[in-house]
Amino acid sequence: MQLRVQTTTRSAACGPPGHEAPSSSADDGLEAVHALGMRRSIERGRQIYGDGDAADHWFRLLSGTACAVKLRADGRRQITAFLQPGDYFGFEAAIEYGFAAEALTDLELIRYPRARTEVLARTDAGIAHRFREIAHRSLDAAQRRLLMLGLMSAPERVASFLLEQFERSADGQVIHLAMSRADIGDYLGLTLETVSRAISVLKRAGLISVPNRRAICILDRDGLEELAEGEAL
Amino acid sequence: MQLRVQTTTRSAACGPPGHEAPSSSADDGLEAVHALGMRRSIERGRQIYGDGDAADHWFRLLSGTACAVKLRADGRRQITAFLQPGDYFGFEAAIEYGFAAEALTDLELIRYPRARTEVLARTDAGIAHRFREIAHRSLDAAQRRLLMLGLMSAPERVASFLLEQFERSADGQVIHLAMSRADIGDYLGLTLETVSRAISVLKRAGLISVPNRRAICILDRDGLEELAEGEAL
DNA sequence: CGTTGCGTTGATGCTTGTCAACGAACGTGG
DNA sequence: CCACGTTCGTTGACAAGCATCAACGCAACG
Repeated sequence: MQLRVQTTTRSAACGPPGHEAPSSSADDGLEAVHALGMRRSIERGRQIYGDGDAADHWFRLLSGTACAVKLRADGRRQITAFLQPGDYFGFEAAIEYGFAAEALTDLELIRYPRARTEVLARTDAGIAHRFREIAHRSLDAAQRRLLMLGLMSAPERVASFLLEQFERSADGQVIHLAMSRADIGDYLGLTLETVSRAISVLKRAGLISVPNRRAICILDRDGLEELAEGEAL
Repeated sequence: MQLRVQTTTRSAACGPPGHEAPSSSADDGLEAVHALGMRRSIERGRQIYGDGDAADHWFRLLSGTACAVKLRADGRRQITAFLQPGDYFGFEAAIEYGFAAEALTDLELIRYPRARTEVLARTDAGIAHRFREIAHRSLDAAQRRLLMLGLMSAPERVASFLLEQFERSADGQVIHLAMSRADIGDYLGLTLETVSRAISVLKRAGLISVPNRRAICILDRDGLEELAEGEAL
């Protein structure tokens, strides 16, 4: 029997950082930075930047969904983050990007020139501070994912993933998935078949329902959380 | 047949951030910060801080080895980072620490009061910038570990771990391990038995030798790298 | 109305976890 | 200094979980 020390709702961020409202001119102390941003539209399936490209810019997603992805020589693929409106990315790269960013849907983003924003950050402590917050949030998210990949079983990972999506993009009780089962698998370190089976298990357990292939309805959120926290199924 | 695009030595950092020389008064732009630090000694096995403690301080390791560790309700354990001299840690926590830090050996560290260093960072853009570098390095390290846990097999992980240790703490060709097999397992998302078996495999393959239980000698570094990059064994 | 892509499900095998025994190193106390 | 117990690492036998291979169903699209 365990005391449940933290029943608090886990912090909403899960893609790299987060900022809830994707407004491009939030009064968040970054006005001088936002002034440097260029709005862009990217269509589904296209790369935003490639692994190894010169990291001249960093980005903020306005609408749509993207992912950060690393491809290995043998074809294995790891998605390190799903990105949603409000998320910053490409931020941690100093010289070259360490992975690619791809559009999972048509999307809009703002592109910031690194050199010029760096100049701002070097002279304006407020901006530097906000940038650091963003980096810390990304780090926090990455560490949560370490725990997921390091010590969760397949159903636990899927439950955890669904809760993550639920926190971030819930529309009532329904999650709309922008990504395929294969993408989810590459995110969770599983195969697409294992993801599919785990979803079926959750469905049979009455925790979720699956109205169609790209939507999932959360029926028992507490049940999902217990599963994700390791209280077994 | 694959072209080897990046034969460049991977960046040395692997624990959170990194700064090669563990001098406490490096002229790195942090003099005003270092002035706030309190030197401490911690003995082997003791906790530096606990999961959920108020994050009043952050730390820099001067000597010895520590680890950042998360314990789950069911007893499963994940080590998110091994910390070596020069590493900063406890940096990303805003209010509470998200995991514990433990001393694997007797060690010395410097403890910085968060509130006071935050004040400095808010007014001094140079310090804020250095802090951001530290956060970015931690993030970069965490993302490399995501790849490890997400898509490497057991022998690949162990090879990757040994190379990591080799980069950071090599003494000639020999690595001295401050941690047990169980700790390595908790770091790699494997059991101690699997770690032990993987080490035996590497030994039989002639890539390493194991003079004693806490030392490992790198015999074929390129072979280890090929294995870690997925060129099979 | 066929084609194509995606998701589901089943059968099977490999990798890793689990349980257990053994052995080597270390520390303690006689 | 040696006998002892304790801890840690290694190895083996077996089980479980997940990956792989393959077939099938369903929906979207031309």
